[in-house]
Amino acid sequence: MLSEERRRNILELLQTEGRVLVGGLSKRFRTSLITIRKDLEFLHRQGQLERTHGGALPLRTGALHDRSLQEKERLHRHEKLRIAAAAVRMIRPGQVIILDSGTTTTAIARACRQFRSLTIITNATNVADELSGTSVEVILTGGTLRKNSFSLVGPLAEESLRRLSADLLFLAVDGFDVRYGLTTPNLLEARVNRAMAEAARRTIEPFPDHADIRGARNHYRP
Amino acid sequence: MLSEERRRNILELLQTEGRVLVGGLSKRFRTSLITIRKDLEFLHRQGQLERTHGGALPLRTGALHDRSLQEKERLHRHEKLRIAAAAVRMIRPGQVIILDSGTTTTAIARACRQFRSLTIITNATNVADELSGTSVEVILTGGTLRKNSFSLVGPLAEESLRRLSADLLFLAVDGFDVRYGLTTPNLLEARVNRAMAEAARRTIEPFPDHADIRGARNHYRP
DNA sequence: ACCAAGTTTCGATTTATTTCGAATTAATTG
DNA sequence: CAATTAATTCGAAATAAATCGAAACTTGGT
Repeated sequence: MLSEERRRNILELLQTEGRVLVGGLSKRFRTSLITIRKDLEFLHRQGQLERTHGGALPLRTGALHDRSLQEKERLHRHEKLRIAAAAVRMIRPGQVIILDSGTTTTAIARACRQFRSLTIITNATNVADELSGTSVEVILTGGTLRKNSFSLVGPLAEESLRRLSADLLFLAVDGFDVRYGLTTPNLLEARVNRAMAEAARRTIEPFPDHADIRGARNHYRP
Repeated sequence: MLSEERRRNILELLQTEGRVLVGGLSKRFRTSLITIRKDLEFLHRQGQLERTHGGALPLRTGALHDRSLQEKERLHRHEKLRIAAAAVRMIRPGQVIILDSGTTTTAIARACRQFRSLTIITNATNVADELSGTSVEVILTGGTLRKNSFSLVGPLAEESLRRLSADLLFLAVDGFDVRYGLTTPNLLEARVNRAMAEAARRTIEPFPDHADIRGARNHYRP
């Protein structure tokens, strides 16, 4: 493994896991603690992470590194990766894909970075961020940014989807938060999802096994 | 095998494999390590890959980690903060503001986080990120995400702006990059800016002193 | 076909970088 | 303060890179 490669991987891990440990990295990359520490020191001097005793943390900037979201990212991580891999296999170069917002679709987006010719339409700003810098063409629907979320909803989002069309839609709603129940944001999100379904020739719902799909289906599924 | 041919192959391999090793390339192309190193050095000088010890990696993608952008952020930082403070003084609670994309408007957005009642319309995803988690209402225009940038452009962006109206527009174009000149993205961006100006009752152009406003005004200013 | 100028490739040597272990020093926790 | 854990330092070994002169190959002209 190249040292630069390892450093990039460390940064990526830091982004997805929220933190890294010297010991953990050492085991993962089959290298010594000293080498890992050198890497962390290097990345710290580059201003790419914050060094701590025993590991490192991401720079605390912006909502992208929000704690609760990172925890959600970790949840069922393996399953999401499995779904993402399956999703990628369904995609052909040159196609136009719609991704809704959520941690599962974020994983799908991450897996799509490799594509050379692909257009992704989404209402999730974090999905757009994941794909920035790749050769994937990203179209963001407009809309109102939901609080504590990265999704765009509202009339603007729905109307922009009416002007677009796509081959595939991945709709991976994680299920609803039972504590909050059926709130207005859910409704708005559901309307956007319906607009997405109308814009796509084919809809795929790769539900994680854990998702509470009953309530979702009964009320809002497009 | 021609050297140029080999170099193209190296780049292609790099894209598909994610990395290349000097030793591996040497075996694959039946040529010496020295020759491969020359190739990698050449391609590195062309800015086509990132050289590392023992091999090479693709250029670090992801606009978030883009070096040049971070440097741009730091550039004229003090002045931008001054502009941001001045901008905030012009804003009254409850108003609707439009911010275009750029480092100066990002600074303005950051300074707006304190507002309790404010709506900000923008075509810059990083501005949206800055304001997520605040009580500011954020409306993102739709559009195509520009490469190596955070701005949304294209018909979708323009149309969504036609459906909106605002009290103030802060248009803080940093000036054009003389190296690239008048490119299509500039044009698209200029069209969005014009749509913004039409949606706003009043336009404010807090140009940093260093901005090259002549070329901008002559060609594209709305 | 032939030659000469220029480029590409190469091997051997020197130089630099990376990685690591062991010992020392510093920090954290109870 | 003592025990534990992490960080730093130093030197050594392995690996990769740069240098340089020579050989092989292209190219363009006669």
